[in-house]
Amino acid sequence: MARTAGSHSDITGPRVREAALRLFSQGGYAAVSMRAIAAEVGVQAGALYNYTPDKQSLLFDLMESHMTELLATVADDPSQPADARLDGFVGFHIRFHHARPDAVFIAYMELRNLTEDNFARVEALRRVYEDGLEQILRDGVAAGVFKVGDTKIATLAIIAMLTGVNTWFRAGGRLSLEEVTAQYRDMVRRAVT
Amino acid sequence: MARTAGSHSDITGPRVREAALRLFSQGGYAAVSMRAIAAEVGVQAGALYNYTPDKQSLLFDLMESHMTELLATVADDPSQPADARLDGFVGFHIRFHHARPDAVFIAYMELRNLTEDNFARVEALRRVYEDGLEQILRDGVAAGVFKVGDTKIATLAIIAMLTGVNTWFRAGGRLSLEEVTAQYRDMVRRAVT
DNA sequence: TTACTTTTTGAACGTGCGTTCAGATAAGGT
DNA sequence: ACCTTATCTGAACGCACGTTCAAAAAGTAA
Repeated sequence: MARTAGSHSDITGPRVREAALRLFSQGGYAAVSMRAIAAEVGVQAGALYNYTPDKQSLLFDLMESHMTELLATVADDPSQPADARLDGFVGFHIRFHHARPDAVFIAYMELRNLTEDNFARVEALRRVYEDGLEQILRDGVAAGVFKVGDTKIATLAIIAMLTGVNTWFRAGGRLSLEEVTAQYRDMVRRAVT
Repeated sequence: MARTAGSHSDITGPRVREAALRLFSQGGYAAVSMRAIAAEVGVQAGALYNYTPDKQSLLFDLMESHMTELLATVADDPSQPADARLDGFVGFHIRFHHARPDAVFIAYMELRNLTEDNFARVEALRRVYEDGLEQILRDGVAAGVFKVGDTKIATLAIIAMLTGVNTWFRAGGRLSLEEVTAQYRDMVRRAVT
């Protein structure tokens, strides 16, 4: 079967998601109307309902696929030394988040606009990501390479610090992303060593 | 003159601000109606307009007074050694922000709901706060106590890290605020030393 | 009690919201 | 050329929004 008749679905569908991503990130979920998303796509509001059951699902899908992609992309090799793994994590986090500013912004700002169930699912994915970093810290502590009071606190502190890059870094500024990443690697390493 | 007749203004006024603070922080500026704020105060929506010209001003006033109070409270003694000043900053930031979770949340999440002018004014106040920390770092570098690639980056990294505490710390949990603060002091110190 | 002011009510205004759906349109498949 | 199905339009639904304002109520001063 696959593709049948009269179908722009595989063109419009992604465009709806892209428009929603951009507009939610710019104006906030509550302030963006379905009509505004439709206008961005070049379609009437009713047509959106071929692609999402409702506005809430649109938001949740954007968040969930962001988190899923994050987890699918992060790579960690536990056989490597912990300090190298930590360096890798810092570089990955900054690079991955820098490439998706809208999705990152939404994932942090629109949590409260999720229903209870949807919130729990996104939070669970976030926790998995955090656990990945915490494991690196734990292994480093066990190996005597790191010295950390509480690995959970250190995990949250590092992630907050790294994600903050997105709020101010702009390509073409005073420093390149590589330079910025190098300094963060340095600060993170020293903070836990 | 001062107080004259028929006045609950000095009772209702603060209550409007408190209700707006709590509701904006819980539901987001765009999602909270003037009627919801009025209901929280126990008054009809029209009465709010005795206390604010419009909803936007209500948001801006909350943010501006939060930032103003922040700047009025932060204390730094440049005659002290830089490492002690940095410790002081960390403790102050965590304590001050922990005491005002709603205002902090709004100040970070609702920036995009400010008009252009109001945004610029809040941003200017934030920059003053950042500059305070950066000066400590600069002085420490000049004194040879700190070693930092770029003091502006370190400033933003530290503030992001510290503000992150508000997103997860709850009194009565596994660790006390003092224990958490101690670890952050440690990590911050090591990150710049 | 009367006179005066401040504060609040309650209704109204125009507008835009999320969502639904019958009918029109356009794109294969045969 | 015809049929079938996917897609989209355009109007409608009930509801809630921010804000305004005349009239009512409540408080103080004399």
